[in-house]
Amino acid sequence: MDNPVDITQTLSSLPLFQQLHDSEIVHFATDAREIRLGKGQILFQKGAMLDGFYVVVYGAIKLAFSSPQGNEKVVSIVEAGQSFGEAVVFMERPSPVLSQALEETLLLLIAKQNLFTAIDHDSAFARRMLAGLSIRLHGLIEDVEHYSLRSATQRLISFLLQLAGAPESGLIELALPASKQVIASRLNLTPETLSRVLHSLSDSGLVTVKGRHITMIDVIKIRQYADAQQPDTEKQRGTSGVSW
Amino acid sequence: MDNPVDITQTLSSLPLFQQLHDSEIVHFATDAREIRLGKGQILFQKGAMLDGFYVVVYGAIKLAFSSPQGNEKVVSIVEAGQSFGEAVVFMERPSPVLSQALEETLLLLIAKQNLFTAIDHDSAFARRMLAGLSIRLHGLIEDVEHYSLRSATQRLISFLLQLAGAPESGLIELALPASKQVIASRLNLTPETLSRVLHSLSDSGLVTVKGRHITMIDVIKIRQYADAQQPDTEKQRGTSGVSW
DNA sequence: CGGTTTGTTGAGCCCTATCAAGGTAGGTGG
DNA sequence: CCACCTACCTTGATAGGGCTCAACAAACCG
Repeated sequence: MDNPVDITQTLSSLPLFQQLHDSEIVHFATDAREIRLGKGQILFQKGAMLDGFYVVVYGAIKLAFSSPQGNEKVVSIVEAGQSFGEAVVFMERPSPVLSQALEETLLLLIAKQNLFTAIDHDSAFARRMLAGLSIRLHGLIEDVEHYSLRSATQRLISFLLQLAGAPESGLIELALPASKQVIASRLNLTPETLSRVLHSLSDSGLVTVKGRHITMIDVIKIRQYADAQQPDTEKQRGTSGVSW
Repeated sequence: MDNPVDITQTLSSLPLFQQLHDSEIVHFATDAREIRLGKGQILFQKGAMLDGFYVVVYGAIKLAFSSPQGNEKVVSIVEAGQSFGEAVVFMERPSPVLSQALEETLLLLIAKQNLFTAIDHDSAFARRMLAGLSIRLHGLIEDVEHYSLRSATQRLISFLLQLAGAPESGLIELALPASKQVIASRLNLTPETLSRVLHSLSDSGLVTVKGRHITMIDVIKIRQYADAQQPDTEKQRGTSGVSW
């Protein structure tokens, strides 16, 4: 359906595969299975066992908790060139999140078997894998930090800056990678609150909002604004849950 | 100072080293460096590079963010038999958290070099390492889940149940692994709120509190109580930060 | 036993969720 | 091309959970 060249290129752009030899990448590429999902289609449910991990070629996937009452909290939005599911594969336990396509999406499934083989006879690959997971872990920790320290406005600004690649200054335009509902969920906000925050930023002349298109008019001022929020009020909060 | 037998035993009880041969463990054990910390002593600051990871033999270590204003949020309390710092070692980046002893603590430092060597000629070890990190990652994800879904009371109850090893029923006694301030921080609460929640649980006859000693009088009822809180109000929240 | 840290209790407030309508945009069929 | 439908998004009013501030009590330590 697609030409294999695209697959190889996609894979070689993954941080994980960064330093593999072409031949190794080709090996992964030829064994990868393509998976096409329509908007809203579910890839796997919470509780599923995975026999590989996924790479997004184009489109976007959301990972979310689903609670019994049907509520959902989006944990992550995975975009083109990113991967997900590695941790579930290594744990050999059911996935704690469900995975659903936010739009027309093409995925590659890298079989567990290939992964293990690669680890077995390329310890540098194993190390890279370890480094990759570690980086995610730290990303999550940052997440937790943002959570506990920041107000809605600060979370939104962090998110936007991150989307834009953490620019130091200037005028930045960007498009939200998903509907505002989904973004709100990812920021742990209600859609109503997101809407209001966006408006207040807009009223303050810091951003322009046009549907999913957002212009940050002056990154420096926006950073200042975020810093000014909730100056040093917090005292002693932290995180809950399991030790890492 | 200590006898090496203790070290070997401590190491072999680590999930990470579970399936290593004795000879391999001994190898780690003889190379491990002992580190003793007094209460309140700082092991490393946020931003430090680590040249190994740490295993707690006895005592307790807290990992926390430190913000410019001097606020701290406890991310994790690492107790005897647990390890920390692996992810930082693999990332080869500065630690995002500081590490401080909560009490008299003995640590083992497992040198990065040994770790890498083990990975290089034992791919099963590499896999276990990967699985270990994956499990932590999922622990953190659960954390995030608890955060976004749960009220103060629910977070506390989850925490207590987890401390007790997630018993299904019965009467459970336990001791808090740290001061209430630290616990509050870990649960992302103010000390005031923790105190109040503890009291309300006590008033409801669900627990007994005596300093750091807590008795859960009926685990089943406590679970019910937690479930009854905030039945299905939430709609669409999620997490912020980096993709994982 | 005084000093210091840790924990408790009370009053008040703010942020953000909730509930409830309305508005807007994009797609579909007539 | 318009009318409708269904998401998606916005706006307003209200309320509540947990934080803040402040003072006091208790426990720990030297």
